[in-house]
Amino acid sequence: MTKALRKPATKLNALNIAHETSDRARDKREQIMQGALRTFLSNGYSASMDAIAAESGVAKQTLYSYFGAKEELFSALMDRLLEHFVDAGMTPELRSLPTQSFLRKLAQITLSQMDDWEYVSLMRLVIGESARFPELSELYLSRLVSPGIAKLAQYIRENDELAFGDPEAVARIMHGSLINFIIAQEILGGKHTMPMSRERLINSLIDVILFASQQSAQSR
Amino acid sequence: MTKALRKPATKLNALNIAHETSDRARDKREQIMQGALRTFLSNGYSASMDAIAAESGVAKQTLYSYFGAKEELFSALMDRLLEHFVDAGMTPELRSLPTQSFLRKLAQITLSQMDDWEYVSLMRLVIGESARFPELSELYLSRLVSPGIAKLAQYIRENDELAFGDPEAVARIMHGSLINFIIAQEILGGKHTMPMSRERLINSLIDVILFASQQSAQSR
DNA sequence: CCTGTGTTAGACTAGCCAGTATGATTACCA
DNA sequence: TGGTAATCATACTGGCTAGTCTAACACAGG
Repeated sequence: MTKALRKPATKLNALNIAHETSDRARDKREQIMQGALRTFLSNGYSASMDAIAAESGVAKQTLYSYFGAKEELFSALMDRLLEHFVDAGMTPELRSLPTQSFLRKLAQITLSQMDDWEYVSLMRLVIGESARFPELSELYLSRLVSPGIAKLAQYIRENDELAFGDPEAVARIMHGSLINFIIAQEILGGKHTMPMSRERLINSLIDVILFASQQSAQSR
Repeated sequence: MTKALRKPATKLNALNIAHETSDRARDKREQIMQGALRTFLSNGYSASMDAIAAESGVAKQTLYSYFGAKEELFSALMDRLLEHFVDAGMTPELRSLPTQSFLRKLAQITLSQMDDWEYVSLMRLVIGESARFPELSELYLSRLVSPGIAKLAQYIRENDELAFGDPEAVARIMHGSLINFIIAQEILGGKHTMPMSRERLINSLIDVILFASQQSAQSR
């Protein structure tokens, strides 16, 4: 991602020299990233640098003294944001719950991301810009999706109450149905036009998984 | 969608008068829509009218004589494209298959949309532009998603071999896990970074559903 | 052959955008 | 207090875009 500059730098910006990492510089940098984050998540990559400067409460030149180009700022931002969201769930205390409670809690945590405007906007951005920024999609998959599925698959594999021939695929089914619920309800506005409570989806998902597992176990 | 013009028309374009619906006019219109479709699906809504004119092999002025503004062209295009994709599956002959074959076939048809560049690009576009064009998302849900889920739910409800407390939610789980597979593998490039065959997903999905149903039936 | 309708290429306006330049103002540190 | 580096507001360059305009061209039917 970070190295994916499309255009060769035109000229050297005299002010674009590394700031000493003073407290002040760190604060400014943070201030810029906060504003840029809001602006990008609201308007997509097409957000203008003027708008970002205004939203950050900073002069445009200051933007360019911290980040040499728009794409550089965007990359740094996405890197950090993805880092921040890195796989919240699957804590040890969660793993120690009984199977059904574990699955319910995990599903609830996943769907609670619907309430996080930043997360929903990030998903929209990643999918929408996936043609222009394939590296961003890749980062998203490798940092968030892949580890999440892998951990769930491992849980399934190690849990005696869950017996499936292909834990990886079952993990994808569970994860996918939840993520798609977020996309449909929150991003595409389905919560208005085809509403359904989270609990209904979660209940059915747990029923399906637990029932299927018992059946699968019997047939061994 | 069609009425969602943001800016009041600036001035009347002298040439923008309804063409008589001659063969010639219909052909030109079709030619334009073909080119515009390719361009929008490749570059998103930010595709330029010059690019569309070039891709259509038509003068820019001709564009504006058939479609008064960019947004109008876009709307007409999306309307038609969604119409074209309207719920392919669930034919009578499909319904007459034994349950397992039906589910497998339905899943295969759904996932075969991964091979359709137009469909994949449309999904990316609908999600990516959902902030700018909420009417488009709404149209997408009401024309494609909602009917698909409703029909599947009804099938589940009417099929004696499938006993679920909440057919609607189960339909969403099935549909969602398939759609999200398309998004992850095809749009986000997961087929390269976290590959998995369609058959593996489909097999597990069918196992889960059928096993769960049997268990659910026993517990009644 | 002429006339009207549709189409064409290209120039043009007005506005937005990334990135640069400049000169004034501020905050910090010695 | 004086000097230096950061920040500020503002204006500019060059390029792109939606939409308009003009004048030339193609071709139909009378």
